[in-house]
Amino acid sequence: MLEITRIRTAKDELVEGLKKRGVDYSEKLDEVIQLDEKWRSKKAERESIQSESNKLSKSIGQLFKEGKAEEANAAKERSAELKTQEHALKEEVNELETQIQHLLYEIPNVPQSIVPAGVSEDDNEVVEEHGSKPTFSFDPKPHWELANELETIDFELGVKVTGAGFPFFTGKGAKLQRGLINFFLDEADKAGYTEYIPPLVVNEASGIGTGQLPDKEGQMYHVVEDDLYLIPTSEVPLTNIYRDSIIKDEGFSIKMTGYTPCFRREAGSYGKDVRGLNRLHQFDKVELVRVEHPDRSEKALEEMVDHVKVLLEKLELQYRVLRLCGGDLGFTSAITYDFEVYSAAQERWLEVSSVSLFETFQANRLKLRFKGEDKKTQLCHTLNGSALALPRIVAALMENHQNEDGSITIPEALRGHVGFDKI
RNA sequence: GGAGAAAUGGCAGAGCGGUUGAAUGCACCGGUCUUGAAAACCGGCAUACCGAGAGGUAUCGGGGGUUCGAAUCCCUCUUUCUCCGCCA
Repeated sequence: MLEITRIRTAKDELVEGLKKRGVDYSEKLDEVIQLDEKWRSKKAERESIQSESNKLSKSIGQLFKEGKAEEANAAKERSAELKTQEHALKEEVNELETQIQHLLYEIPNVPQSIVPAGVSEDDNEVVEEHGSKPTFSFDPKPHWELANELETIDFELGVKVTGAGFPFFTGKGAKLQRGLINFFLDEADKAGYTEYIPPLVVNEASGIGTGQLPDKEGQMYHVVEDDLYLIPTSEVPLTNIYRDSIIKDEGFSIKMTGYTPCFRREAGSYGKDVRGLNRLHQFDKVELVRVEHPDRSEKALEEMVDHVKVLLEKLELQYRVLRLCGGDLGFTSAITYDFEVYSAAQERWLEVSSVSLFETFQANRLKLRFKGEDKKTQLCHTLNGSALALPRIVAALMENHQNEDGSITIPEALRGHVGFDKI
């Protein structure tokens, strides 16, 4: 959610920035400004009536004490009048607040200046490509075939027990999952992130805090009976730890990590995009979440990008880094770097990580602030990034490290964690 | 799931219809004293919003109500604790 003071003071700049998303928000922002003006004047009006009413009440108390019942009763009548007025104004003010709130929920974050304009993924900017695509002396098989032959992942069993998009991992396939999770968590630990095991379901307030709600509830599984949501990423519970809080220390830097399964409804997906492990309703992910001082958030973003690069290099995977264009940028993000690994058999790039800086956009909704030297409270910056999402990593590992005899070689760095060097 | 009790500032804890945004203690910050520290004493110390400012308004778990006036009374929701039941 954009800060209203920012909209008031720098509207043109925001409109310009938002154009990179391919949408003109000037009318919406104007509407916000107009409603906000009205809101402030109504609020002032209401408060002056409240003020008068408060004073009157005090004097009534005084009059009764002094035994001046008649005067007191006259004041009571006046007080009742004020009350009627105050009630009407209260409703107007509340109505305006709701309207403003709804409008603000519809306005996405403003892309940073280096974010390219664009409307689709074709406009994303490749900022780095690492390694060369693997070559084979034989026809590499897609991971779903390998998984079937090696009995590491059972998609059909998942369909039977739950439905499409909920595979079983078995034997060495399951151990590989466990090893990867440990590997990622250990790397995060070494980089100074505190590990959390958060709840896998969250309440509505948390969904709003990180921007999944309102309007994007289609992405999440909703437990209607208890009004709770299955998390689509551990970003939600981790970031919401700091909802409604004020950090006292000026030099803070909060670094959290957590492994969780993630649940996504992903309505409307089809075809090769959802084949095998490419897109699941339930998948495992290790996430990094940071809360930073605005002056240090850029550096934090760089650190996170570097962290992900190292992971992919240790896994001996070819990857590229994309700076997402305005149109492809998430609603809450100011800048996002996507990491894609090359899948040798599918001959396509698969997204395995997304590292984003939200600036104050989430913090504003979360009411996540810090108190600086000057005693002023101001909004923190939040960041997060996957490090990493498992399924596509597994797909790439299987496809890119497959051997002619149908086996798969486990990268050196992972062997200690999975306990074997081949599948 | 059943029965009770409770929710007040960073913490502890008063207040139970009228100058109470809230006593008191601890913690914290500033000062006096001291060679320095401790102690003692003095002062300060919640959050949000509106306002150029003076100042105003709101907030005693959340929401609603009664009343001229609510931290105090009523309703409701949430949470916590105790007891009983069930259970990994």
